Amino acid sequence: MRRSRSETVETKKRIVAAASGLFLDRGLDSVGMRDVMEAAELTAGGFYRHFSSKNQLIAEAMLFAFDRLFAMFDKEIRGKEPVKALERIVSLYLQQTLSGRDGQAPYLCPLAQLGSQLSRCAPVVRAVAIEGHKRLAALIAGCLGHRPHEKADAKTIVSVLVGAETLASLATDARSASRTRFLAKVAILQQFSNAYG
Amino acid sequence: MRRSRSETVETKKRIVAAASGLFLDRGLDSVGMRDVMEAAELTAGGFYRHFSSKNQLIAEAMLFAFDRLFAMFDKEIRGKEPVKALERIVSLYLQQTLSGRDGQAPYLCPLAQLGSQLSRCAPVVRAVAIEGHKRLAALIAGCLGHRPHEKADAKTIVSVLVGAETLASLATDARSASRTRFLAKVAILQQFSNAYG
DNA sequence: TGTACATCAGTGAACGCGCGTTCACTGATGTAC
DNA sequence: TGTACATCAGTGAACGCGCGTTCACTGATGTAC
Repeated sequence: MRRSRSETVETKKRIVAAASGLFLDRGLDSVGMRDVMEAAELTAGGFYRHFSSKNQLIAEAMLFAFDRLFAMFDKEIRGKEPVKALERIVSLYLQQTLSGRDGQAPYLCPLAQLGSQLSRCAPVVRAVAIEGHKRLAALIAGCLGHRPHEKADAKTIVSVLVGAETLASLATDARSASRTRFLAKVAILQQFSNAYG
Repeated sequence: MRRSRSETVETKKRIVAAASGLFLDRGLDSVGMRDVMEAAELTAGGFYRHFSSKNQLIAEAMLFAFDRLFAMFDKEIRGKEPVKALERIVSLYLQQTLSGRDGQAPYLCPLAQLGSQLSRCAPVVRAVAIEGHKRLAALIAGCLGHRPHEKADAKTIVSVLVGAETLASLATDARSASRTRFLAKVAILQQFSNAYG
C-alpha cells in the first residue's frame, strides 16, 4: 500500500544504509538485492520504486559510506590542532574492523574494503569512489598545514592507509594484521608529525 | 579422447595461465569457467579433470601470477646493487598496466588488482595471497640491505605500492593515475634510497 | 471540510539468464600379458 | 613386439540455483472539486 512522502524518504535511506553495511562487509557481488531488501525489512519487489538498478544502489551506498566516514572524522578532529588531527584520522582509519562502537556499524572505507572492485564498476560508482579518494586526500592535506608539498604528501599518506588496511584485512592472523596497521601508522606519523622521531 | 601425460600437464598449465590473465584483468566473479576454458581453447566440461572447483583454480592462478611476477623481478634486478634493485622493483610495480612487453601479458600483482576481494575468498586462495604478500615484503627487505628496521620498512613500502596501484587503477583520468604512481615512487625512493633527496 | 478518484509504495510470484558443476559419451593413450 | 582391455582427457548438453529485474495486484496516501 502507498506510503506517505516522509515514510518513502525514510525507506530509501534505510535501504541505502543497509546496502552500505552489507556491501562493505561482504563485497558487491555476493550481496544480492534480496539480502539488501531483507536487511531493510522489505521484500524484493519494492526496490525499483527507489532505484533504477543495482549499480545505482551501489553508487548511493558508497556515497553514504563516505559521508558517514567523513562526518565521523570531522567530529573526531573538531577543535584539534593539525598534528593531533592527523594522528586521530590515521588511528581511526587503521582501526576499521573495530571502529563500530556503541552498537553502531563500523566505519569502513570503501577504498580499503572494496578497493580494486570499484575500478571495475559502472562509471556512476567509480565516480563516487574517485570523489571519496579526493575527499580523503583533501582532509589529510588540511591536517598537514601549509608546507611545501602538503597535497603530494597527503596523497602518499592515503596510499599507505588504503594499502595497509587492504593488506591487514587479508591477514588471517590478528597479530600480523595489527602489525601491518601499526607499521603504517608509525611510518606516517614519524614522517609527517612531530609526535614521533 | 584421452591425451598423453605430457599433453595433460601442458593443458593444465594453459588453463592456469589463461585463468590468471582473465582474473587479474576482470576480477574473480565476472570471469566464468566457460571464459577460462575458451581462453585455453577447450570446452567447459573438461575443467574438472584438472581442478576440483573454481576456488582451486583461483588459488592456482594466483600462485601462477605471483611466481611469474617474482620471476620477472628476479631477472630484472639480477646483478644490480640493492638501491638500484629497489628502484627497479618500485618502477616496475607501479607500471602494471603497461608492463606487458613484446606481446606478453602485463605483469599484474594480485594484491593490487584484486586486493580486498582476496580477503573474502576461500582459505586456500587467501593463503596464496598472504604468501605472495610475504614474498613481496621479503624481496624488498632484501633490497634495503642490513639496516635497523629493514623488515618493518619493507612492509611499509609494500603498503604504499599496493595502495598506490589500487588507487591508480581506480582513476579514469590517465594523468591522475600516473601522478598517484609517481608520488608513491618518489616517496619511497626519497626515504629509502640515496638516489633522491 | 467531505467525497471521489488517481497515484504509487510495497508485495510476492515469476521471468530469463548465466553461473558452477555433473554426466554419458568418444576415442586415443597407457597397461598387462 | 603385438594384442586386448582399461583408463581417462576432452566434448557438449544438461542440471539446479540464485541472480537482477518485471509485473499484476493491494490499499493507504495525495489531489481535485
